[in-house]
Amino acid sequence: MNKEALFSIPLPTIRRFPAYLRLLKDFENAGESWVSATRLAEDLRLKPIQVRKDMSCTGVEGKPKVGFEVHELIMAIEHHLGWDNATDAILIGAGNLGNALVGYKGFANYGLRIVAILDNDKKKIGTTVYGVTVQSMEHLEETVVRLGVNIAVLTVPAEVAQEVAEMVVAAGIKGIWNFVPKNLTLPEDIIVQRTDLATSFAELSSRIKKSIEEKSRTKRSLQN
Amino acid sequence: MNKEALFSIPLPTIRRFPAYLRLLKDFENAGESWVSATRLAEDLRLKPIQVRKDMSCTGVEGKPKVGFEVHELIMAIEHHLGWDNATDAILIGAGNLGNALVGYKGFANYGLRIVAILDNDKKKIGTTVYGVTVQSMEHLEETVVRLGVNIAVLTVPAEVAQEVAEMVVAAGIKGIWNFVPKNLTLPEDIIVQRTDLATSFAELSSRIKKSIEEKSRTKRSLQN
DNA sequence: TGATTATCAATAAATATTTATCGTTTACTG
DNA sequence: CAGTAAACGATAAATATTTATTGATAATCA
Repeated sequence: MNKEALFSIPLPTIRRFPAYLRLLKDFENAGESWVSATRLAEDLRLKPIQVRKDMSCTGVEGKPKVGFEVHELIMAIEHHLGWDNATDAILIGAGNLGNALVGYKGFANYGLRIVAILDNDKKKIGTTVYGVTVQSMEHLEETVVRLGVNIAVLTVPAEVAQEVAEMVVAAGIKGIWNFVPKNLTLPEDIIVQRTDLATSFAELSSRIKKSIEEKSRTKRSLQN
Repeated sequence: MNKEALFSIPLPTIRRFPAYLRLLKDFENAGESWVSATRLAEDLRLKPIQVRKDMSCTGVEGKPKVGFEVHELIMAIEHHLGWDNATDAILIGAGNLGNALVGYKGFANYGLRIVAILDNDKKKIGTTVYGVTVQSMEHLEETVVRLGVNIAVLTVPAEVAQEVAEMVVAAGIKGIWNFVPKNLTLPEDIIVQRTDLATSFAELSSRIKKSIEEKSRTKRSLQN
């Protein structure tokens, strides 16, 4: 049995993987072949111990005094994320956000490729978004089967999200990256990943609010 | 002293606030004035106990048998996030993602308003994005001061992110919502919130990978 | 009006995650 | 070629977060 299945990597660690990956690739491009956890931690504003813990999840072993081999880490992290083979996906909903996502070059780094765009707006069907032609939703199932796609990116209006989600599942999709701020009710075995801008903005807002409150508290206590 | 400053709300709770808020507003629009934690949990696929814990952080008290008053919860959550007053922000970088964000209607729900767009691409300067005119970066400081803005949304290319970040800080910005996949090194008192699509996609990827592995494991054990 | 039930609040237990400690290893320096 | 310092790995402690338990309360219904 291979070691990777023996324990499951903590979610926070997985969420930090992309940041590590990007930084490691920067190092690789700069010609550095070894990097220490200390160095990674510095650049990412994390603690060295945490980076070491995270790296240990990849199975890569470091060397005292010099750290880890950059390329080895890159390979290991990409492997753990399944980013070593390109993943094809379809995108449903050629609106604002949908178009921006298709044009987002960063996806290439994660091995994600949008191979088809679907929409039910007749004005959009037939137009081209960054080289990909928008198709009618009627072609959904046929497209999924023909391209052998497992993942759908959902960027439709909230009102139709549930309905569209059920359609893509019926067409054979196994994983949905849901950008619509709406919870989907789908069969257990369908993997739904929700990305919500509001989550991140809530964090920012609360930090700003706290900082303002602290400032006014300090001011007040100075006045006493 | 008011109760809210006595303890700090856990980050995971804050990150769940927007989802609660959206759902609560749905209930409000549907004319429901009371909702139970059980009900919220069901819709969001959380456990009732967790919802109750989260709600207790807002300071709102529930009533046995009926739950919480919808409007009261909405007000409390919005207050805790500072979403009860509209927050103005400028956006730097009128690229793909930048434009999509400006057009994203959802921001209105969080009280976020993009009041100015800046870019240094001469082709973009003077054009209008969803009613907001793109200005030259030369107007940065003047704009920040004139509009009294504290927050900047950063959607510039990675190569210039650090440089631009330093510029906006120099112009007086206190909080940065960074969509660029690059860590910024800025003074301690500047609040930087990074939003990274890759983080979410990493989560999805790893879940899909795990599910595939489980399936193949099951298959194998069935063959034995 | 009293029994029943859904729900809340408070407290405690369990789990997950981060951080610290300590001993060991390896490159580098004089 | 020994001493030193940087960094690793394993283990343990601390902290944060989630989940369970228990008792109390208020609406509902017989």
